[in-house]
Amino acid sequence: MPPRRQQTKVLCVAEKPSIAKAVASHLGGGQVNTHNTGNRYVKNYVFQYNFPAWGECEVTMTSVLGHLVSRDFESRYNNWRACDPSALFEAPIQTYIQDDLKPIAENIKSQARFAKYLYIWTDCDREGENIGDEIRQEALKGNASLSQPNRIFRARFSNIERAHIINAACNPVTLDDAQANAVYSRIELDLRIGACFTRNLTLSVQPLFHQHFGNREQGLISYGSCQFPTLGFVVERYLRVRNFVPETFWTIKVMHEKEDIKVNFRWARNHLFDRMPAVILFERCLAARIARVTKVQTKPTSKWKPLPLTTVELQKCGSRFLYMDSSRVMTVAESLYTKGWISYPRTETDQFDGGMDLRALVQKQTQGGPWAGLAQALMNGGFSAPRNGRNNDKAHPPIHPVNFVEPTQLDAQERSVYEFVVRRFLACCSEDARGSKTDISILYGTETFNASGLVVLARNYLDVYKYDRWTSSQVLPDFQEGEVFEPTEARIQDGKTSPPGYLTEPELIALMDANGIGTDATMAEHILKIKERNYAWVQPRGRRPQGNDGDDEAESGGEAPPAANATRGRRGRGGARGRGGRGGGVEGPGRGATTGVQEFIPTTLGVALVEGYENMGFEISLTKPFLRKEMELKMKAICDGQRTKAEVVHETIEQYRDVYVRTQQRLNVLRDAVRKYCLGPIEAHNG
DNA sequence: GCAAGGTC
Repeated sequence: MPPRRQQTKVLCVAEKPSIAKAVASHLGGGQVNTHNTGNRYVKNYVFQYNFPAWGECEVTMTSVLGHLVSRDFESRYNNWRACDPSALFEAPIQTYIQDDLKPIAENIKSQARFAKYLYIWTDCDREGENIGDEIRQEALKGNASLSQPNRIFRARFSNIERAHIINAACNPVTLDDAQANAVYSRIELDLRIGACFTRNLTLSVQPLFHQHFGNREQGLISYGSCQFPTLGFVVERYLRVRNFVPETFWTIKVMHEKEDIKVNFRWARNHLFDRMPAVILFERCLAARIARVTKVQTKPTSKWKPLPLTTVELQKCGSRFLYMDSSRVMTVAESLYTKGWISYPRTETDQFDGGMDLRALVQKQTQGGPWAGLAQALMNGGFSAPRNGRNNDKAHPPIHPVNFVEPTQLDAQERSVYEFVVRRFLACCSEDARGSKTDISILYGTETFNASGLVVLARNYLDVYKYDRWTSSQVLPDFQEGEVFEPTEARIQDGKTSPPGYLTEPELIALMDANGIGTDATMAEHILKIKERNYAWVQPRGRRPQGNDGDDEAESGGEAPPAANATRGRRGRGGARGRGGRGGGVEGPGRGATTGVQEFIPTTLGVALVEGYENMGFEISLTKPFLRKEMELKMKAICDGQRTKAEVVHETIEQYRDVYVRTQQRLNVLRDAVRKYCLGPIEAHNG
């Protein structure tokens, strides 16, 4: 081979090693040299690639491990008592690179030295844009000439399919500074506000515990823009359960037996809370004696297959079906991901990209596992394109299996998460379940009553997705429109409304998701945090009211709940035991006094914090999700170029400074709440 | 001893 001219060098940097490896293997075409770096996870991949804009280049593909740069206050602010916490609103912030990440920064600097182009391959979301900016700054330290125009680009990609990656490689775009700045403002605000309120809360509330309990420990009492609203959801539901007052209602039950089948009709009014009108309507029914069939309608119905799997959905399903809490599910999913069995587990996307070869992924699942035959059936013509959800983060595809692994090679938890991911994916590629639904309405006196029946005709996706239930109900006897009959039984019945259950983890995740609290990657951490901080604890949800059946004593014995008398002195009836009926999930295998679902109970401290802040009467509550939502809107405004980072940071800090000042003025409200809930009656401490 | 966001 003739000696080459000095080749153009391109440095590519991804957000994580898995992307660097995947991109290198697609672009390098089997001719990739791998080199170690100073970090055990990060490798450099060297190969040739012919970029349309730059010609044949020598490419070094490497990565960071998420954010490279850390931020904290200067060390003179480390001592909590050396300054007022509010000084943190304006204290200088220093940036630095953590020791374990220094080799990664060094690698970028040295690799940038001889590069003509820097090509950034971070995830295509706001954080990715920001991480891209961190990478750019590091590369510039190693090679200032990269600051010339048209030297730094980023790739736009949302999955690591070969064709998609090659397309991205050939169509570089520029980094979006606005998005990067939105994240810089979030980082600064979270740090200043979180640190300031945490110190203030700890320094002003912790001493109460120490005075009261002597040396008994009460750790850090923290505030964060995500953890506090998370706690707020838990407390809100708890108080709703505790303050629940059952109401008596009346309903009319109608039953008719025909062809040896007993059909129960539901009252169209469902129930009334006043007895008199219910009785009057019931008497009209009796007076009429005869009921007339007003509608008989049989029509096809279907149960839709599930949407492609997002992180939030994985966490919810983990709680419901797999007996794992959200942080456990994520840990297991990450291990399956790093082993190469499933795709990246942190995604908001519930749409598969048109370019993905889904059939090839289904084919891999025909190799084994209890679902092999069902996967084969999809290959034999059963395949149906997945539904599209509404979310696309443009950074990652939905969670799906990327390779087949014998379930026996996995530990128990990995096996159940892997099985779930596979079954969910195969369900997405199956047909909806089909059935036939019959609705019957009757007019009895002045009242309408309804009955319906379902016949499942084709289970389709349900065969592989064992987590969903859809079963034929009792077959209805033949009724004709216009037919009249005298109901076999009609009676008026009273009942009581029942309280909602305590918040379950799937419900909590859904609330956080709907309110923009945390990201797919961090929701589980916030939930863990409110447990670690002793703001809330969990117990398995009982399926039946307590004391029933008594075959599962062990379930309630494990945990020592903190002082349970949090509602001392509150009005409302006792008896509000957690039983909600909602969010039920699948029956446990074979037995079951409890579902796998955990429910969240705030501790006395958790209730006190929420109530204390609520009682201060600010129009914007720190425990409600609005502030976080507002921050989200401001970040959007920065991304859209409508506002600057400096404006947003300044305005938000002033807003919180105001809250802080008023918190200080009304500190006794907070302390009183803590005394009331955590330290016994308020009278005991009146000095 | 603080937050939330990346990632391993």
